[in-house]
Amino acid sequence: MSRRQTKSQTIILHLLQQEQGALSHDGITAKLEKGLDRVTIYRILNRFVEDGLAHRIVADDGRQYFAICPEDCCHDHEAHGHLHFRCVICDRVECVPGEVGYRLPPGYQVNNHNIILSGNCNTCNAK
Amino acid sequence: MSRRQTKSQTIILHLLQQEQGALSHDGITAKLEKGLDRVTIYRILNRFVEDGLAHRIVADDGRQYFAICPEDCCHDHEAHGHLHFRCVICDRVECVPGEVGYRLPPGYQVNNHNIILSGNCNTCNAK
DNA sequence: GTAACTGCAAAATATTTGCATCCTT
DNA sequence: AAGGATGCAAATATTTTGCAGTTAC
Repeated sequence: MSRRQTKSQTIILHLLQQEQGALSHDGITAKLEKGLDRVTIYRILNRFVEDGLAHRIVADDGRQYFAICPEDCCHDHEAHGHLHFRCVICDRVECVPGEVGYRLPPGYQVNNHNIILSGNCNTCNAK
Repeated sequence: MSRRQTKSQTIILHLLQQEQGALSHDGITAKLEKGLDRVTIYRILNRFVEDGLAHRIVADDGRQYFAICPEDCCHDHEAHGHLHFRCVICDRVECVPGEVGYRLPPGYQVNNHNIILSGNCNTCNAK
C-alpha cells in the first residue's frame, strides 16, 4: 500500500504547487506537456487527496478542482473553512483567504465545508 | 415563450413545496407516483430555476439539488447567501437559516453563492 | 520479484439536445 | 391551429472500474 514515486505524480504535484488556486482535470491536462492518460490523472489526484496532499473542491459547475493550499490555509484536508471563488469568465478557481462564519442548529456535525462564490474575478472584471 | 400549465409541472412543484429542503432529480423521481420521463423532469426543473421559482444547488457530491425556499430566505434567485447542509448518511440537502460572512479582495463581483456544509444531520446523528 | 502505477477499453453517472408527437391556450 | 410541453433516442461530460502490461523499490 505504500506509495511509489513516479514521474507522472511529480509532474502533477509541481503543476498544482505552481498554481495558486485550484486546477480541474481539464486544466491539468492543458498544462501538461507530456500526454498523460485521463484515468492516470484522476487516479493521481485521488491519491493526493487521500494522502492529504491536496484537497478536492467541487465547484458550482459540478466539476472537481484540486488545490494545494498554503500552510496557513490547510489544517485539515477534510474540513476547509476558507472560501473558493470561481470566475465564470476565465474559469479559474481560486482559494480566497477569509473567515466564514455560520451557525447551525444543535446536533449537526460538519465534516466538510464547500463554499464557492462565483462571478467575475478581479482580473476579468478589469478587462 | 409564455409558459403553459401542465400536470407534470404541478406535481413537481408540489413535491418541492412539501419538501423542506432540496431534492435531487433522483429524489424527485423516487417521490413520483406517476412515472415521468427523466428528461421532462430536468426540463421542468430548469424552467423553475429560469423563472425564479426554485433555485439550484450544486452540492459537494457534484449533483444538482432544487429547492423552493421560504419567503424570508429567497430575495434573489441568483444569489443565495444562506447555507445548505448535505447529510452524507441520509443524503438529504437542507436549507439552513444562517448568515455567512466573508470578505473578498476588491474587484470581485459575486453573482452566486454556493455554500454546502456536509456531514451528519441532527436526525442521523441521533440514531 | 512483488506490488504499485500506467494505459487502454469500457462502464457508470449526471445532464443536455434533437425531433416527432401531444396537449394547452 | 400555433407553439409550448412531453417522451424517446442519442449525445455529451465527468469520473470510475477492470484488466493486462510496465515500473519502482
